[in-house]
Amino acid sequence: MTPQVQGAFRALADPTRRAILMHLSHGEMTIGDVVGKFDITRAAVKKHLTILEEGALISVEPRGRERINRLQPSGIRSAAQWIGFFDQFWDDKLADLKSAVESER
Amino acid sequence: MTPQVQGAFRALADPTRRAILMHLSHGEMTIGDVVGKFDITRAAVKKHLTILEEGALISVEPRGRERINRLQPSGIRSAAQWIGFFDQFWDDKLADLKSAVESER
DNA sequence: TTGACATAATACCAATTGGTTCTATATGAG
DNA sequence: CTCATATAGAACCAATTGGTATTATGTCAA
Repeated sequence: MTPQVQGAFRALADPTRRAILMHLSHGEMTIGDVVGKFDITRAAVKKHLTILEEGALISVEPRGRERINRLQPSGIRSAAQWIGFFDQFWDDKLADLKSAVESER
Repeated sequence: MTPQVQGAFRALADPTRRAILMHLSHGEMTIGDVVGKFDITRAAVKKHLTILEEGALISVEPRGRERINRLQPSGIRSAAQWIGFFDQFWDDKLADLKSAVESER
């Protein structure tokens, strides 16, 4: 499970890859489609897509001579879950603070 | 705002830094304290803490000759917010699917 | 079958990264 | 004051990264 988290956070660290995810949220795209959105070469886009796939942030389905890239929940979910631990932490801290203030009155 | 997101995700991409955050969730620590938890040099730990600070994931307060490192909500919050966009996306997709199924009956 | 096109794979490059060691600087304790 | 200690900073190194250009490979269409 931890490698899943690592793959997801690694993929999310690059701004171009996060931008690709935003584009994919509007619908599936071929590599060519994605290339059209950025000012970098096909090869560079392909590398980003590979890293996104390794992080389970997207899934890829070859269709004829094209490759359909889509968002996939599991990668983002595992990152969200990791971060969720800290949400809980903040909530607890706030609760502690609240009860401390209240018991002080 | 976007630079905040970038700083946070950049910091979260490294497993050692994520582990430091977990340790800090149990309470504030000096650099020396953090060094004790890992098998790397003080200088390496210091670099990680600097990157965590740049990503607004921790705050640092010099106390005497020590440096107190604590978790800070804002960095994690901005990463959580970015990821939150996709949670909403999945929810929407599920809702679409649900209504599509229902209208088909 | 042949040509055009979408993707894959490789080699290469400069910059960044995670780590090290070594050298300051500043502060608390005797 | 002096010494030990906690942190800061710089120089350096190997590995990784984001990018390029170039060369295959596979598939659709005429």
